[in-house]
Amino acid sequence: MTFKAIIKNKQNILYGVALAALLLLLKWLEWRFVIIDNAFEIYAGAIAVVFTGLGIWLALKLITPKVKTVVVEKQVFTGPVFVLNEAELNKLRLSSRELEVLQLMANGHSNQQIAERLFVSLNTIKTHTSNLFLKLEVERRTQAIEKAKRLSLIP
Amino acid sequence: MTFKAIIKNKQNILYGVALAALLLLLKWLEWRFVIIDNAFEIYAGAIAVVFTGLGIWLALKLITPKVKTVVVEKQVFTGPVFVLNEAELNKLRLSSRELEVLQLMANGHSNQQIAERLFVSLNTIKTHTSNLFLKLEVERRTQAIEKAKRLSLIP
DNA sequence: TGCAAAATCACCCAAAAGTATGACTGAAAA
DNA sequence: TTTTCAGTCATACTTTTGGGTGATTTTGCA
Repeated sequence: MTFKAIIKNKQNILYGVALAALLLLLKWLEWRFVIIDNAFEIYAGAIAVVFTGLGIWLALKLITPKVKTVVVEKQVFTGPVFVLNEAELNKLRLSSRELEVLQLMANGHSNQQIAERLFVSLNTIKTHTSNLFLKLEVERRTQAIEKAKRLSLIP
Repeated sequence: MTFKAIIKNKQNILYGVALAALLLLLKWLEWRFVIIDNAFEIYAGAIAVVFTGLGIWLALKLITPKVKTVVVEKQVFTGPVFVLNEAELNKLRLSSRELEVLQLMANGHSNQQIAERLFVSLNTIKTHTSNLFLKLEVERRTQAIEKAKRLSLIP
């Protein structure tokens, strides 16, 4: 039995000590009053009272509390951390270039501006957007943006 | 409470019983060797044990159970709640009709569709969008949507 | 090394979006 | 009462977008 175990049984050891103390008290009382012979009944009564008290005290001390679990719902606002929905991205078979165009589109750029930024011709961007609309099953860039956001393809 | 609590305190009660048994053994030994002379002590010991038991029993029977309340926080992840940025809305002096058009625009509707939904002519919607772009200082609906979302004018 | 997918570009046409300007009404404010 | 303003609508015009088709070049991968 290590120190830990001693600590664990601290309570029980305490009860033992308490009982021992009471017994000593009993002995002492015996010594003091045994002389008076007919004090026996009083003595017995005192023992009864004291030990009843001890029993009650013991019981109260030893009852393990009933655990009542209260679940409190705590609202946690998910931060605006964007996680790209790669599953959907693969399902729709969007190419990287198309996704790039989609992002710029969502940022409010015109096809011409996107073309300039990506150093390609306007017609190329038009092709990309057309394919994008086909894959996303929409017919306007605003719809594409709305759907892409909904599917977490863009922030 | 009774039986359950007893089971719960099995260990402690066992300690008590063991102690009592030891006492009895002690008394018995005493009795065996000192015979009737010390009959009183046996009697006192018996009283002590019995009344201790009585006390325990009383306490277990009559005391209302201790309840320990454990509060567990449960994290509930809620999507970000949209709060319209009325300050910005007033600052930009957007009319209610314009905001309405803006919302439908952000949902991917064409001007024609917005006109039909609001029971007005296409030209009216064009006027609204034009004013909207002036007030938002943009020149495309995609930019308007982007800016409006950024300013929390629309979800 | 060769093929499929991706990326690039062109052209045409139609639809939608956007610009500019002006006008009318009704309600509310000055 | 006059002014202001939101809301409505129209016409005319330009720009952008989107659909359809076809073609060439790159490129990643088996």
